Amino acid sequence: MDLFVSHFVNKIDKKGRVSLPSLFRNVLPKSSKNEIILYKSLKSNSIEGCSSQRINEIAKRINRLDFFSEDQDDFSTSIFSELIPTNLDKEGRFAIPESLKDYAKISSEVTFIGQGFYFQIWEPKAAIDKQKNSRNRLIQEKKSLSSIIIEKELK
Amino acid sequence: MDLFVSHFVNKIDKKGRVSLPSLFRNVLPKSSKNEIILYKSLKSNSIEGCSSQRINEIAKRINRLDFFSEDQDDFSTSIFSELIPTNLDKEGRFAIPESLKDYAKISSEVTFIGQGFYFQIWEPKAAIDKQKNSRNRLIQEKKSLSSIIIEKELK
DNA sequence: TTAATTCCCATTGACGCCCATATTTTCCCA
DNA sequence: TGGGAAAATATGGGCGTCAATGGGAATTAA
Repeated sequence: MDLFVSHFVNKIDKKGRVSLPSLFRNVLPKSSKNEIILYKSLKSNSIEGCSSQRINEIAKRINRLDFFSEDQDDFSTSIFSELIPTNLDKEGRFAIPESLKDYAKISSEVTFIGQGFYFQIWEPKAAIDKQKNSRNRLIQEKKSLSSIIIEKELK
Repeated sequence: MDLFVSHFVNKIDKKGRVSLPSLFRNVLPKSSKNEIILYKSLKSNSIEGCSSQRINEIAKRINRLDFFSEDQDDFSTSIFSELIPTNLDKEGRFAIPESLKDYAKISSEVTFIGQGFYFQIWEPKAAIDKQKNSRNRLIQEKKSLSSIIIEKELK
């Protein structure tokens, strides 16, 4: 599996370290196995993370936007300036920066949530709510969404 | 046969392992012969499973949704965070995670039910009911369903 | 020097690997 | 075609390895 999937609850130790779940470590490209990029989610009070490779890909897409537009400028400022490159230690742990902890109201434990091409870090109770709500919504709307899942099988 | 078909009842041993039926193992792609993805069914109190390949295909389609939308976020949470990648041992067995066992009210035995592109895992008694009900419904509604089947093939 | 960061080693529990057995299925041959 | 040997499957259980976590010592930064 080469996507960030599943979810895990891990502890933050006295030194402020957390293990990135083993499954998530395996998703990182071999070239940058011990670097992740963290940033505040634009969608919720959570932290998002991904490989530096993914950031490079996004950068390319942004670069295609009109070079002289202010939109492009705002866009790249808001994205790039907020990224926090972070290293894993030999055991696969990292320290969550204080500013991000505050943003996500994290104290002693975190829940890692796989989102496919990236992952999120939540305060555990908030994570449970988020998952419940998302699942309920999916069950409600599954008919309209099922085309996304089934499409290819009909071919 | 490269689809999950037929049904089987297998035991869970003291360590919590079950054999994936041999016929189902043969459906898995050679590239990921000993990995299956498990998740709670959205339709019933059962577990569903499929190959990681199938998940990758779905992931690509989800990724096409609007990048910053909360829809996309909820959708990928409900799908990706609920997936549980699981490895088969050399004998073709795997452990059913506790959370999924609880969800499907499974204790010492399970019934595997082929569903074509995926399969389901049921508590054996519930599986019998499910099969009965499904069959009765199909007989009732076969006319309306046959039109669905024929229609799609014409596309 | 103090604080923060990284390395290294230790512990514990879970999981994968290996080997064993029994029952079933497949296949071959007389 | 019936019987029996060989291969496959489901199941049991011992044991080593790895992931998550803790904490001391070394290293770097400010």
